[in-house]
Amino acid sequence: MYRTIAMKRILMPSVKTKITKRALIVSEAAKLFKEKGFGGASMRDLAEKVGMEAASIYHHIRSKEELLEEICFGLAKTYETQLSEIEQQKIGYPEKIEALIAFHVQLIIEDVNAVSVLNNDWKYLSSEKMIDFKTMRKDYEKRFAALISKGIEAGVFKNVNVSIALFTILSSLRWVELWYKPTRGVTKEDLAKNISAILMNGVKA
Amino acid sequence: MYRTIAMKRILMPSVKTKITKRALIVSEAAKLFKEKGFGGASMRDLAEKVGMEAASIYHHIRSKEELLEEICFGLAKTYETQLSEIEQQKIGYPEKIEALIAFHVQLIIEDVNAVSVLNNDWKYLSSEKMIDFKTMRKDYEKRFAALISKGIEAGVFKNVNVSIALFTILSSLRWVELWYKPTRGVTKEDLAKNISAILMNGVKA
DNA sequence: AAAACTAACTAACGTTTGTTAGTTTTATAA
DNA sequence: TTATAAAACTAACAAACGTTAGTTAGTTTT
Repeated sequence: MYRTIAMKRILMPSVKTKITKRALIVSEAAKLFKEKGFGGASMRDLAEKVGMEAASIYHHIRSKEELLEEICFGLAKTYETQLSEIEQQKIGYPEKIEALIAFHVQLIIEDVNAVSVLNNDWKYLSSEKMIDFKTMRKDYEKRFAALISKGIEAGVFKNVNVSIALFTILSSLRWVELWYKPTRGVTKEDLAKNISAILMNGVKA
Repeated sequence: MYRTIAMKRILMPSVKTKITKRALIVSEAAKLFKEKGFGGASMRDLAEKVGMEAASIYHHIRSKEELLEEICFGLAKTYETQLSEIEQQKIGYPEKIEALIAFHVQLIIEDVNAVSVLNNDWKYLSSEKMIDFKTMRKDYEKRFAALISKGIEAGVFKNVNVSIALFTILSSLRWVELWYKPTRGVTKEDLAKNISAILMNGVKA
């Protein structure tokens, strides 16, 4: 007991350093993958960004693909967690959709690199991991769609085609990633509000 | 004079063959780029698809990038032409937007490979060509935005944020490419109509 | 003080990449 | 049938790729 704690205290610094370095590598990898795509980003590029040789990176990670997996599945987990929470909240369906829209926008602004990788580079996952990824995504979409369906049944949404509505909403959100620049002078709250307004009420006068 | 015509007639068949083969290469390249991305698709992959050796492809094209350019700029031209026509039509602004939506949907269904390459692989263009591409795209977006702005001024659209409305519409359309499958049992007309309905009137009851 | 561990390095591996050069086959015209 | 041009081939290139091996210096544990 006593010994365990003591060991932890002593080991802390080196362990902490390792974790930090690894996190730096993952973070820079996300930035690089976003810029050049998974295939276009080389380990030597990445090495330069983190200030070491390409081979040295393998002291911290197992493979290039492990980086991709960590980015994709880490973020997927975040999406799932937040969806679960919103599902449980006792608010109306329009408010649930609006909350999801706000969450998506916030996530993009907070971690645009990871979101970009999740959106664009998941197809470079190994076929095993890709199956897992697609399963998670399909699950997410189904639960999102269910919120729309229930809203229609409850009479708070028009009788739209659920699939098309779902993909219209998700698509609109996906591309905040490409479009958003802090310099544009739009806060994330404004952005979420405007997107919600268009999707909820349309553009027609 | 006489000689020129004679030569043309004689050369025709072989020229035609060349054009056809080249078109096949470009078409298969689009399919391959969509599947694996520009970086992930090798010339040897492409060669196999068109039934020849990789080196032989260079009898028909100058470089791999030339394929990318042909796909991107060819389609960009199509978009521009159609936008020009719709701009000139004497219909209301909502109808113009709806016409553009229908056009985007149709183009995706007709030539999903090229649209996918245009959407995802333009960033692998050489920096020179990329500038041209971005200029064309910006021009397209500006003219699309102008239709929304004028609609607002005319009082047929709500006073929405034009940029956000524009990117919401374009985003929704971009992802038809990823989503649409003929097997889903939705005609392109239905699809365009449903998307238009949501963007024009929203989902809220 | 010895042993073990950490984190970096250099060098090199075997592949794959886009592309070029030179040669052979195929198709067409005279 | 023969000359010619087109379209394919084989072989090879240099560069870049992800990754492994072996080593070194510095730190921590025994």
